[in-house]
Amino acid sequence: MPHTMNEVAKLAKVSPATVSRVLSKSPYISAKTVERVMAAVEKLNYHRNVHARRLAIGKSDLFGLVISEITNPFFSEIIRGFQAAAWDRGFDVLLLNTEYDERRTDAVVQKLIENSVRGVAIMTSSLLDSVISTLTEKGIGVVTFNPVPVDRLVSTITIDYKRGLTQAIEHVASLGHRRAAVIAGPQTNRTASIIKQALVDGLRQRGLDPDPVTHSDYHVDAGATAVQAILSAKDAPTVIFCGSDLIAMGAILALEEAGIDVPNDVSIVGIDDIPFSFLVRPALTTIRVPRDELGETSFAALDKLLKLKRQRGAEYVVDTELVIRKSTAPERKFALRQKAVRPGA
Amino acid sequence: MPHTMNEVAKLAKVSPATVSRVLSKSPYISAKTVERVMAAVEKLNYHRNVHARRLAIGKSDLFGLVISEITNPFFSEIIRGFQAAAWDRGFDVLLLNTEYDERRTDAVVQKLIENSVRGVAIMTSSLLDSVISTLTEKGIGVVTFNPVPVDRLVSTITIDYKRGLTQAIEHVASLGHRRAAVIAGPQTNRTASIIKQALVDGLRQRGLDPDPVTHSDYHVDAGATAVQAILSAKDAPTVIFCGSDLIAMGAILALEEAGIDVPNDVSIVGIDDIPFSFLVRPALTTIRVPRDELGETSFAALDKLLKLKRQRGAEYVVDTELVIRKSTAPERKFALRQKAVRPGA
DNA sequence: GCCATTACAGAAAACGCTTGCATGGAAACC
DNA sequence: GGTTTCCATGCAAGCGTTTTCTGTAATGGC
Repeated sequence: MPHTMNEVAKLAKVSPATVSRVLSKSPYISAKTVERVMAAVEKLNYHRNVHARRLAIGKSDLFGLVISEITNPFFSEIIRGFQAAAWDRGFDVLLLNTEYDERRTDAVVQKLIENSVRGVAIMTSSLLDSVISTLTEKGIGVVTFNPVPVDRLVSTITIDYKRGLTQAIEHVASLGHRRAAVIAGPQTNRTASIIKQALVDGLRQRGLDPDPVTHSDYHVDAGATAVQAILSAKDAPTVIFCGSDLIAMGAILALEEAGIDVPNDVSIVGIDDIPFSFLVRPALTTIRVPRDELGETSFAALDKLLKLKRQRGAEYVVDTELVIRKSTAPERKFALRQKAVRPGA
Repeated sequence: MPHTMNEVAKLAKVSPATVSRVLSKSPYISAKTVERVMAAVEKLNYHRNVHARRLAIGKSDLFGLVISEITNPFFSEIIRGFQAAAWDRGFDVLLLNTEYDERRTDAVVQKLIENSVRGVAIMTSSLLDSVISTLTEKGIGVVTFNPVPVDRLVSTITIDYKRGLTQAIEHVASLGHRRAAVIAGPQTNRTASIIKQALVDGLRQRGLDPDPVTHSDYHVDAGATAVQAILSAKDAPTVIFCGSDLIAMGAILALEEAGIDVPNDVSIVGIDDIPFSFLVRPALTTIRVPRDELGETSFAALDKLLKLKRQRGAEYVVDTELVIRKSTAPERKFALRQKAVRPGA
């Protein structure tokens, strides 16, 4: 149904080869020809068929972006940054989300290869390291959060939580807190483990007692559940570090529910600084990770990786920083008097 | 670099045609052959090249999804629903977001055509109606929010705000409110106008006075600005209807800033029921639009549209409903005493 | 005025896959 | 046993581009 290059060629009275050259702006074509061809293109409202194009070219103008959850605001800005960077350079992005579904991850890898993407940014830890080599073997560049060794065609981009974490610990320490609970992300998640460890070490080092240390999914209700567990033990901590803002929001919700005042009874600190963290009440004190930058850097990393002759990857680092809002306050002076927590609530 | 069907064929000692048949599960192939071919595929870790495939097939297994803003939570669930529906049926989705950028909208249409998508769901009003015919002319199915006439290859899916709006108006009326401000979405936005009109009419009909009626972008800070404008007039309304939850959140923020209590001084009602609307304080009373369903229905609509012989579109409707939370309360009994609003604040 | 460039355009061979047509053999019918 | 039917596979012609190679006309240096 759509027109083909041949028709354009016929209409412009040139060969298809010429049309192709005009359209790809190759040199050595006379102004007249360009004009004739363009007129024909306009007239027929012709658009090149990318499939044929990609087949002929041998590679696609596609980059993959793998995330785990489209509805998590953490990813949206990554997507935006990545997409913007890609579009700027004339590339398209194939967005793949696993939704934490095992079966999907296979499909995702398959799609990446089938589409002969040039490179892929894996922004989730829910993909095994083994897929990385599967991809690089096919000549596909990879940039990932995972702490894998930098290699041919693989770059890493690590979020340096150290700084933000240190600032946060310092912040709560200076508020007089002595004991801090931590609700890390899922146990299976690499990033979550790293953060947890850094947190525990950092707290100890600063003379705070990390207790209890638990895990939770990256969801609001999971955060709420985790807090309920913490509260059911007697002697609640005075501050809770949460592995993500979503968890923190769940925590605040559960605390509110239990009649516990945030931040006066218990302080909360989150991680990510998603756009909504300043909208909840109390506004969240959290560790900002620059997600737009993350997306852009990821793409830039891929771009560079593929341009290099030896294609040896590099290690990129983005920094984090504490942003103090209203969910942290000085350690409470009195024992916590909370509403009875009904087991079924 | 990657292997081709020919190599697989050679290894399995069959013709490429047979390999193709095995891979596309066409009937009439012996179990033995299937086995041999699959073994070869495994061994070479072979993946079909979609570009060649799409070229040969003549159509792609792609559906387009056009949105305006990836970071707006309103869209994330639409994306998820659409993508899930598409994947289930073995299709891929090409996600295009305009970011409200004029130049991008052209590129978007171009990409849709180039990729020979089978159908596209246009989930933004920022694309002109004219592009619809551009698309259908190429045989691409379209489903859109825009109130265009149903036609060959075009279905509409309209969000019926009526019900939710009526419930909301009834709700605030029963709380004793007499005058309601409305902050609608952008003036250029079709959906926004429709909602605004419905709101104004509905309020009048119920004996409420819609005043003032203003516009705002779909962003938190735009909502805040709009509220400041409303406040600067004397005699503030007792309830504000906002064109989206994001606007409502901005409104709450600005009100809080001005020392005005929500909901006791001023009630707020939003639209959308985005996932965060129950996290802000006070939790938002809002009109839920079922976004997951919207995504799924959009895809289903496209699928059906393309299967039909006559390809005549249909009109789908999804319903809305009020969800009452904490941002609405009875009309205030006393004059509003607000902190001075500094012009520059 | 001739040869070497250079600027431009066409012919045709890929690119990797699908599929209609053809074919050969096995099974089934009478 | 011969004819018909059905299953399984191969051949080869596309699908719509790009690109190499070749050819021709114009340009310029001598």
